[in-house]
Amino acid sequence: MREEGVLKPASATIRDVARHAAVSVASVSRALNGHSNVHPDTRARVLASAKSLGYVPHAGARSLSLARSHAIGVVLPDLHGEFFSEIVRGMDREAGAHGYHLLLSNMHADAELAAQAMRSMRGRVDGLIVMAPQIDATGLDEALPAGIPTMLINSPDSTGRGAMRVDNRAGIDAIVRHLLASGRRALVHVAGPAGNIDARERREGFLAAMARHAPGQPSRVIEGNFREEAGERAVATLLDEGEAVDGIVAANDMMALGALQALREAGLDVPDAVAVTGFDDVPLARYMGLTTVRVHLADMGARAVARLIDALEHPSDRPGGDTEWLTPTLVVRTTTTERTDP
Amino acid sequence: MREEGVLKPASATIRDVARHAAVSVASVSRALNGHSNVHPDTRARVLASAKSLGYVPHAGARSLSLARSHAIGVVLPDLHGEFFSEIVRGMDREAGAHGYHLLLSNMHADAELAAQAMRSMRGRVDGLIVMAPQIDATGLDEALPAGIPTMLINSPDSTGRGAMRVDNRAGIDAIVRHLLASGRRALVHVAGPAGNIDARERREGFLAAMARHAPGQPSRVIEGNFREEAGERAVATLLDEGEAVDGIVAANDMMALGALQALREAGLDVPDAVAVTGFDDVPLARYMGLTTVRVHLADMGARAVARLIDALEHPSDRPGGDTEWLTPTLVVRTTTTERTDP
DNA sequence: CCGTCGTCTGTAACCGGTTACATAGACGCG
DNA sequence: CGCGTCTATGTAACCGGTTACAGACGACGG
Repeated sequence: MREEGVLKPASATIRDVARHAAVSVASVSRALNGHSNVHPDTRARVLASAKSLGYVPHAGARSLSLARSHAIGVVLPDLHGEFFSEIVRGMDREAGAHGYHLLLSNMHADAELAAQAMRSMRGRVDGLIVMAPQIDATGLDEALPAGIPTMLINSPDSTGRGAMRVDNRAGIDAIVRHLLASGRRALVHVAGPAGNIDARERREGFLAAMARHAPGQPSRVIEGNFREEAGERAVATLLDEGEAVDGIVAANDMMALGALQALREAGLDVPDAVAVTGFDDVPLARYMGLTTVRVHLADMGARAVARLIDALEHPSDRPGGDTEWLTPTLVVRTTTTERTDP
Repeated sequence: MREEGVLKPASATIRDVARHAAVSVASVSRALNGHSNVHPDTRARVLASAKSLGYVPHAGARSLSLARSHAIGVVLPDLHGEFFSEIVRGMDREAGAHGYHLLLSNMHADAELAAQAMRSMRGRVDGLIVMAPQIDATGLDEALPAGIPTMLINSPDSTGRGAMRVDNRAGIDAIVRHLLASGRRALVHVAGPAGNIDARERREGFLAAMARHAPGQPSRVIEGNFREEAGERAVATLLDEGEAVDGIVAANDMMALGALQALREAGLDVPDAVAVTGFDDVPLARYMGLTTVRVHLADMGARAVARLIDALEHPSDRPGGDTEWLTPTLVVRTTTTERTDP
């Protein structure tokens, strides 16, 4: 039983406005949406009524009848700090500029949960941006809902979808060349988690770069998981084994920072004794003087949104199913070269 | 392995399922939503049809008829890096755990745009989380849509809304006491932007703490804007004037880091010559050894979501219009005390 | 054998917008 | 004066779900 002491501030509907302005709902709709075939007097009356009733259109109803929600679903893995914020911020900026909203849904490595998350977005988003580096190609294909425009970021290829990819091999190649050029020879790669596509490409890129630019040199890989502690553990392992190392190529910045800290705590000078490099160029890297390659995460997110919106608003164009590669740029800082005063 | 016979691009609706299973839409709806009054045979037939058609319920339509969207609108100012990601992550975690989505909308300092953003969420979210530290109380009251449950974060009070607030005065008080206890006397506060409620409270907190704990000491305030450069500029100003200073109390971490860098470039030792403190404890602060107060941003976001969802699902309870204060905790690092090996 | 009850199902009216189509006037013209 | 055109408006059918209500049917008790 509804016992409302005061009058309930239930939002006005378009029919309330129509009644108040003594016109039909069609005229209200036309007036509010700026259609041309509305008499100026009618439009004025409608606008006045809408304002006086505090009418705000019901976006849900609107998108149901238009089959257009002006929202973009974003499905990301459980990302850490800066990585997450940079990407989302780039997306948000671009989406906002085009009048779109972002509907977020995190997903935990599991492909089944990812599929679940994507399904639950049917009917509330116009398109999807999916980042699933840890899911294999067939798993991804099964999880992706059909019939909704989708952009993939750093995920396995899926036929017919647009994609944004970081050129991991080129990035690692630049790192390796830089280290070799500065005289380092005994390089070790601290890899990312198995099953992650970026981690895999960086590992392969490392081995390929070594084979190409320093044939004959041994190239070692230590397993990691993209987390800071993995970098520390990798250094501990190397020290335990007493192996000669003068360069550590981490698969991402956080592991590089872990390694950096462990090296310094062990009394080894960076970069004199050992050089350290990362990957991604999170903001933290600049503060810590970490040499790395810059990915421009925000731009990648923004670009993904821009392409998706373009595909949404010009469906006539080709399906946009191509992959755009972003080439990361080398950023040399003090973990590989002496500080030179600016 | 499934054969792709006829490729049906348009998604199936509940009526398609009903036709396929030779039942009414009502039965399909009941079967899929687990109502009890459905014959087991019917339910099985419906589920089979739904699966074979690849049916996924249309969330938009569903929320229209249920007047429930299971989405929470999030309106944030244009936040920087870690601050943004920490809060959003906390919210996302909590929302996901309760089966809610987050609908993001950035807003640029302008109150009018904020109002716009909130209005555009009518009908697609069940509740709103708003963080508007830069809008004054009356502006906020006008912008907030009526009739939708709202939680405020670090915003001016608005009657009848729940709120989460950081106890800025307590945080600054702890900082000031810590500095005074370590023998510093000539403290300077680098303030945040005018109009920002957190900035204002921290400034007032600084003056109050100085008056209380070090009466007679001069207490100076330099204007800033929460950005790194403002910290650098503040130091430049102090050096120009040749004023004696042994402690800089920045209104947030980024300005503290800017000041830290400027001091070191000027050849002044931190903490020996000058101590530096921040506010927020962004992850970066730990790496830079910055003494600060920790706000637990993620927890604040999560708590805001939890309270909002609670209010949504138990509307019978009291309107939840009270303010929850989070007391930040002092984190002492090397910018105020000598490094002692851990 | 009939009335009652409980279980299962279908019809149709919502939710709050948009818009195709029909229609009513106003106007111009032969 | 009759007819075609054009403009402004209203009616009602959507969009894709949920659910109140009513009806069909079988079981059960009297």
